[in-house]
Amino acid sequence: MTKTDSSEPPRGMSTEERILTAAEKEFMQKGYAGARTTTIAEAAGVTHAMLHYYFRTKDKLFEKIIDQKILLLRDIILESVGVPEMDLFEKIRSVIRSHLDFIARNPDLPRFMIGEIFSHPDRMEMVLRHLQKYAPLVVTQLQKQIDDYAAEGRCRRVDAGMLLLDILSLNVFPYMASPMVNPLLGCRVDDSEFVEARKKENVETIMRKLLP
Amino acid sequence: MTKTDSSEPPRGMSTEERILTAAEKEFMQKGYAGARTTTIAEAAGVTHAMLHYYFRTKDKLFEKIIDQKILLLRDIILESVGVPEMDLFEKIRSVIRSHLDFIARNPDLPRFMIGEIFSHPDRMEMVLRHLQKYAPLVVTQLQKQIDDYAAEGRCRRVDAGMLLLDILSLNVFPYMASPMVNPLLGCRVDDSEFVEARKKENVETIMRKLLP
DNA sequence: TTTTGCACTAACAAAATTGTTAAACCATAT
DNA sequence: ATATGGTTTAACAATTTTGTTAGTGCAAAA
Repeated sequence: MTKTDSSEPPRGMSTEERILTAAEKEFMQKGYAGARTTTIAEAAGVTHAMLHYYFRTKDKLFEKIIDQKILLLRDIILESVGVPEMDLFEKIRSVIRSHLDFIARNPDLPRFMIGEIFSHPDRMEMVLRHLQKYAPLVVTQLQKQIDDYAAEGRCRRVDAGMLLLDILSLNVFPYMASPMVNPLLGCRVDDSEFVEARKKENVETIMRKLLP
Repeated sequence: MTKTDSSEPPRGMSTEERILTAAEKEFMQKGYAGARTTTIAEAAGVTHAMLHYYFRTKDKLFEKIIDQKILLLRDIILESVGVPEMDLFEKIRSVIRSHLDFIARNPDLPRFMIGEIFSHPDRMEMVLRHLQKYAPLVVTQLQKQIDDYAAEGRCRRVDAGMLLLDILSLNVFPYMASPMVNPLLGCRVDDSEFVEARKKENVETIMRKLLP
């Protein structure tokens, strides 16, 4: 076998990429304040001087990671807009499913973002700006469609913001709180079975709230 | 007016209490890694040597704060057990309401706990132990009552763990993610109006899920 | 009054963490 | 061959953060 330790620096990548990969892992797990540049360098298999050579400072390296994550956020928000002419119920089903898939693929993104925004709001202002740029679009568009359906008696007239908040909460929270949730449920939230079960559960919950 | 700056050390408290108060605020906001003992001492209006005089190390001081928070967690879990003979629907309504009040009174407790457990699981093991000690009781007891009601056709046979996870998610997430949620809803989640609106909303959501 | 013990201060020390620099290395172009 | 320029290393420096200590002040007990 090829000697592949779990704590081995990744292969087939440039030094810069390896530092970025290691930095992402460290920042995600421990946050900016808890992350150590030396630890990142070790995980990448380089001396910590290399980290400064490529990225100057811890701050600049951190910003590179944040930039990646902002793109993820933008994508998942825009994806949830969907095609405007799609049936409301079908759209909601699809949003819940794809959003939950996204969360399952990025289980520690929400906790990281929220933690950093609280502990260091000024450094995270661009994240908030992106949210404020794209999110209201989704809300107003959904509210309009809900009102249309409600006028025809096909659904209840619920508040779109609250409904989206419900979806977000039901999807995200189990992953943010997984160390506390796993013992509660007696199963691991990062199993693919849980993702599917939770999809069904949340679609059901939201649909029952929406139907007359 | 009495000269009362917002960044003034609290009055009418012993030095030890002032340090504890300042430490709680700092740890809650920035987490263990981001908190600075010097900043805590300044906020308490003492030299940082005093902090070490009373609490020896940053770790020991942190543990004191955690101990307080564990008591809070135990209380809120046990409170949610309620009286066994209470009507299922009434009990759920009451659990949602009192839990949401608790969260509104301790809006940054969940984010703090979860963040610390992720970034430093070993230091937080007592928290997890307390959860594993008290939580299963709540789940099995609720499941039994749900099954009883379902047998009489008074409610659907839903999974108690999932239902509790739903309640937890709907109640907690908006507060954990308040900096991102406030712009989305166009209102502040720490308004007392929001708490009441959210209570109504979540009771409705859960009841619709539970009813046949 | 003297002593004793606790609270406190200021200065210092130690450790951890981030950041810098001079020189070595190495591939490629001239 | 030699020069060039980006990469890497090892050692060092600066800063930040935590922890210590010797000594001062003060109030209550002996």
